[in-house]
Amino acid sequence: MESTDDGPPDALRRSPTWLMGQAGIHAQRLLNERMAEAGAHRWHYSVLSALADCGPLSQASLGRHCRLDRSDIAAVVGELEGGGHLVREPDPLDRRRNVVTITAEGDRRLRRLGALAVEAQEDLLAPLDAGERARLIATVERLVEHQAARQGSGWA
Amino acid sequence: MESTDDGPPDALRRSPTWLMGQAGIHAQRLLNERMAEAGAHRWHYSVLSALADCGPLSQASLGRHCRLDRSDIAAVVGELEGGGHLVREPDPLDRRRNVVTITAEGDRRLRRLGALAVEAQEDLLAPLDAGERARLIATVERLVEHQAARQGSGWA
DNA sequence: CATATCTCAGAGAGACTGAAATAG
DNA sequence: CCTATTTCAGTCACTCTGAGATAT
Repeated sequence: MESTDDGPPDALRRSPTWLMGQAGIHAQRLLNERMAEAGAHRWHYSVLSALADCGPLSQASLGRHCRLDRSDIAAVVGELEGGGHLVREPDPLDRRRNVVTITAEGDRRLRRLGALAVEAQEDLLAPLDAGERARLIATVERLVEHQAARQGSGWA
Repeated sequence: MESTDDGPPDALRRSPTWLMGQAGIHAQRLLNERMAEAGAHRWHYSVLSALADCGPLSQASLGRHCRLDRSDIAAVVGELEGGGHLVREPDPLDRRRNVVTITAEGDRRLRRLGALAVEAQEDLLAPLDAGERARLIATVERLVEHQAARQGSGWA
């Protein structure tokens, strides 16, 4: 082992874009690891969350809510449908669309995944006290909203 | 266009892991977009930063500093060598290793990429004032350090 | 013999594109 | 005619693994 030297150089440790990128990688890894304990993926959690919060949605709208590609939404919805966590039926008002609706079993699934997400969040935020967590989340939420608005156009 | 409904559901907007993941995606995208203006990639910026901060390093050590895989380091170092931004020579003290050293041209390159990184960081942090930026960076730095320590073992 | 480094080929996961079918 | 939705096949960029050669 030749490594007592590790650790990122100051230029990176002080670079907000690099730091946020690293933090994002860890966040997604921790979330996926927890979801995997239930045989799921963070995508499934996103889709079920959106359905529970917003009620029945088309797949295209689901993709916009979760910031997932139409193509990947089709796959995730197919898997959740196979597990009985949602139903997918043609929209009588606009027959191009599928109306996707969460089921009672999907609600149970969401509660399970939500509990795992809380564990992931505990791992991620472990070094912070309650006030620091609240400030961090509020700040990052503003960053994400700002970027989402800046993209706005240019999305699938 | 059927979308005035967009925007992430509350369960995701309040999920720290989801938020940090999204912020990380934006951070990496913004950084890569800026680097692309100079025909570079964030990897090149990381490697040159590590060399400038730490002095000559082996490729393995470079990988640990930048959190890049040995395999990708080989490619990036090869590209930077091709551009004359660094030299790669066998280490006389341990002939398994390549000693990688930044050149004067590499220093100029790093200054150029550093300026672009500042622009990316300005885009990312645009909604925040100076105090918020400092608090965010200090907090995220603690998260990243904590995760790096937790991984510690288990790294390439 | 066990471990570390470098290199390359390729696998794997993830995000996205293009085109067709269907419908407004 | 043009745009939106769903679906599928396939591409692309990124990360990581495995194996071999070399050296400690």
